[in-house]
Amino acid sequence: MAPRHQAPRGTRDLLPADTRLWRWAEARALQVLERYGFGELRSPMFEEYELFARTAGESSDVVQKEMYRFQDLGERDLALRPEFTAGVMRAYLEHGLGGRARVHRLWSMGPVFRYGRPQKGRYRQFSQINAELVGSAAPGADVEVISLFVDLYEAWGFRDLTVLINSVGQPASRRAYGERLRELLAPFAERLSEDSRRRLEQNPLRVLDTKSEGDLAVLAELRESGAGLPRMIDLLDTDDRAHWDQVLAGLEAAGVAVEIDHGLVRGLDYYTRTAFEVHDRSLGAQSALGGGGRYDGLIEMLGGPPTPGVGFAIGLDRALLVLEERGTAPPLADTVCVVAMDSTRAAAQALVRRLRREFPVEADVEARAFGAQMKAAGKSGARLLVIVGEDEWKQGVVALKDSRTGTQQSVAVDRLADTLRGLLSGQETQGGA
RNA sequence: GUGGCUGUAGCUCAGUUGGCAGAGCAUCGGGUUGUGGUCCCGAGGGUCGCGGGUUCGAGCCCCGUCAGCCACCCCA
Repeated sequence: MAPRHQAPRGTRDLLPADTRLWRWAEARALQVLERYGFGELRSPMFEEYELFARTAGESSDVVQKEMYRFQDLGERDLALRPEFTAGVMRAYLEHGLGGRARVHRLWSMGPVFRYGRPQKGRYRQFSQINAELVGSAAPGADVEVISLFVDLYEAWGFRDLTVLINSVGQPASRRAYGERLRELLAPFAERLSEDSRRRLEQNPLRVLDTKSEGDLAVLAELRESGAGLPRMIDLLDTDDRAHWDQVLAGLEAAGVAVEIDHGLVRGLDYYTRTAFEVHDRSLGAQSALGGGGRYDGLIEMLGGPPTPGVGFAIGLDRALLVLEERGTAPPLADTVCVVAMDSTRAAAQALVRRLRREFPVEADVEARAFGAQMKAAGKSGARLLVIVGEDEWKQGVVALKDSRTGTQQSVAVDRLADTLRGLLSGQETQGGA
């Protein structure tokens, strides 16, 4: 066939077989978000390029090589959103939400875009669920958000997820920590991998995240040595340290299990204090399912009043990849298939339309032979078959057959809806709950 | 952005040293024009990802390109 066009690199189509699971997952997530009192904020899929460049940090990978940047016909410098937070905060300021209430709980869902080399679980257009709790610096806000984060995964059937958590402090203490690392690692530069030598220059904290055996050996050696290898939380100021302790205590009180990861670093510049992530091994190299943290300086960076915030992003594509591998599938509603004959086709059409006010009904549209319709009904998996036979129709009845048992009964046409209702009751709630 | 592997029917995949493009599943038709899923018979469906080169001859060899995948970078 060789189609003339194919979906652009890193994008994909979700067919009905896929979207069924997506809609289920989205519906479940929405319920959890509502229970936590979050309201939906929809912001544009593109914003001024400058908004993302400023908030993410000029040196971040997102800005340097992953942004879909373009000029529109009015020569505006724009970019498709690579994440939600910047746009949500822009909207927060633009509409003066800070003046209407002190704390806002906002969620968003939709596509985000990053230009990178695609592979499984990594797409150039992908979907995120984003949540932000804006206006509170209290440790309880962090606990609330992390708790929501975990509950969303649990609503999808994830169990025993390990949330990795760390504190990245304030930008100033982070810089100081970076300097310290740089000093300590400088003597070992020869032995570090090329990547880590580059990280040492650009973002020393990332060296701690290395996957190279050699690098890990160097780090272990350093840790054993007299100088030791300081941890980020050792360099936190008093307030940050107190916040960290209270977040951990709060999570324990709430029954949210976390694992401290001193090497955890988040990619964007605006993070402060709490940072957290969740991974799933089955995804291979693209194991990050979601992550978030606190960003107390962000709103000021955008020209607003000092406003603390904490939030996260969940990658839907990756989460659903895991669910698919596990064979998670929302139940299909039982359907009714109406089978007609040449002489009853017109009557059946009206019947089908009437039944569809209430039930999922399949019916042949190709005026196929009775036998072919029965065959199709069998393959479709319809639970109930309504057979509109010529003789029965004249008597005002149809044959109702249960495809599971093969048993068949005669039902008066004006009693059909009631009968179906009795047999199919409770179906509607199955898909969504 | 770096390195590597792979593209054959809707899907999963065979295809010999270069010699007429195949199977299973799926689809459609018939056996069965008033009772399906099983079974039997049959049919349709391919510019072998795309473009170029080598050759009497290319699915197979060479170059390019597009796409997917794997590992990095980074992240969701």
